[in-house]
Amino acid sequence: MKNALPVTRAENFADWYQAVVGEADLAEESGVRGCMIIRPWGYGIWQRMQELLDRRFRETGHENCYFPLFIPLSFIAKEAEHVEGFAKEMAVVTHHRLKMIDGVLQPDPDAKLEEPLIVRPTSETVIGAAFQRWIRSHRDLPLLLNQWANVVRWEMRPRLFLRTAEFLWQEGHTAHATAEEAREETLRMLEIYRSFAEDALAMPVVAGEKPPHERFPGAESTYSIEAMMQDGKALQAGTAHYLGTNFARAQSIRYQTEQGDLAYAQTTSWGVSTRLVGGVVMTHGDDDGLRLPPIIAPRQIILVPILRDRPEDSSVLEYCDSLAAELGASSALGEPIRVLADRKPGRSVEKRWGWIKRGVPIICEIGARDVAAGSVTLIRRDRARQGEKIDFTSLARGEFVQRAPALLAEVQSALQAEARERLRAGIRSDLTTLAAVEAYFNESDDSESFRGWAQVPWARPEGAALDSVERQLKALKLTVRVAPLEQAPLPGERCLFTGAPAREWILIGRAY
RNA sequence: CGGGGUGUAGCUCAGCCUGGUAGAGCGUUUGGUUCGGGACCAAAAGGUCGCAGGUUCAAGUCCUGUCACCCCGACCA
Repeated sequence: MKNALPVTRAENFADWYQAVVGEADLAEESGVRGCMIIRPWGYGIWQRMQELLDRRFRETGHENCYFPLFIPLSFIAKEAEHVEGFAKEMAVVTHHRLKMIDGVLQPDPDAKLEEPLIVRPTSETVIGAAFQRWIRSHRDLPLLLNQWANVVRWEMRPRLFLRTAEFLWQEGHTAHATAEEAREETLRMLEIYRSFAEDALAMPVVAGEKPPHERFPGAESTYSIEAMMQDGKALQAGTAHYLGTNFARAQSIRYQTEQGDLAYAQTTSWGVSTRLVGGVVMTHGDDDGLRLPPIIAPRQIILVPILRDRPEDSSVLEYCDSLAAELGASSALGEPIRVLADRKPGRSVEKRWGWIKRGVPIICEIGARDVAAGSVTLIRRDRARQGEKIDFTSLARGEFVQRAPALLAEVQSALQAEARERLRAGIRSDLTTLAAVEAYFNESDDSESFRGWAQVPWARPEGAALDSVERQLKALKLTVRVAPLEQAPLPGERCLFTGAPAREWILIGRAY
């Protein structure tokens, strides 16, 4: 079978991932370590995510704003755990001018900054400084902000979308009067991420809380949504942190209560990033490239005219244009259909494979025969092949226009169902001993074979006991993903690691 | 940041060990034949061999440094 990609998922999942990112025109290397060029198709997907999330943030009372890229070093230094967590991966600006010295353009020694600036790895500290000025009274609370921005973390091992030195994200920052309110906010945003991932990205996730050693630096509680990729590895797809008063204390974010006392504000932060694009690739991609859920596809339907340098070409193009206009006037999944007649020069077969690789949900080929018969020939990307051959369907034009919204909805739910089944089947709850866990994750040396997650009983060890668990997990290249919010019954189980009475179920697995 | 690998035409790569005229396939352009399920023939264009030094009569090839990417660790959205 000839696939559209040079490598299959089964052969080498990592190479396959890179092939999809490249062949689907999502992104490419920039020549700057860890920094990627996001191409229009990849950026279009991110913009769809932005539109949909932004709407949900505003519906829940948040306002957008923008804070600076540079943060004075002294700001970062305020929260001890925060510094420790991020110190190793920060880009630092030390000069404000270049100078030609001995024929080499370099930072001007006379232009050294009094105080170095760091490029934000996240904005808790700058936003906190503003909160300190803006929050005086209980009447100023809650303060619900979000910003869409780029951040920089000097990662050691970058991978396009999954771990880049610079990435795009949104970071929500809120301040509240009470811990209860702040915790509610944290879980509210986590639920927005969970439902967004599941409904819009068709990427089902498990929402839960991270164990202490996996917390965001400076957080009281860290929650995340975890998605299962097609190789069984976990991808942390979004996080929400309850910060307690840790940042408020470090930055003096205080307000006067109704009773007139001074109290520290309770803060939260939460974010998702362009990593989600990588998650969509690894959730839905197949050996012919990307498959996009219609809700986030920049184009949901592509019309490829089949032109033959003959007089009837013009009628084919007219047919495509009028069909595109007709489709664009109707709605699917609650929004106008995004359709494009691909009029660019080039061979139609090449165009078709290009759109298959880019993952467009419905690809139509319109030739003279369709024009004559008043029909449309289409490929549903979620099931593009029947056996080795492309699965073409022919519909009367009117029927196609009428059914297009339902078809798009079907593609969305088919991708979701497929991913949901993989997540369900990929979680083992029958590995009840450490030996069984070891056997499962170490079986054979074939690192490419699928290994999902294990759900195991957990006693919430701390201190030395937790350190010991970490070592055991690390030896198996495992990490604790989350303790799911939705817990199965736990009748008298003992912690898989410590043997102490279990307090909850956790998921462990390999991760990106 | 440690260990290993790679960097040569738009793309995928050969050539490097053993220094001596810059190569192939795909793509592109042109002409022709085909042509509704990844066509064929012919011709042409296309490269400061990642970058900077060094050794040499001569460097893609050997040496040193550096940048980027890939794999394995440590780190992480």
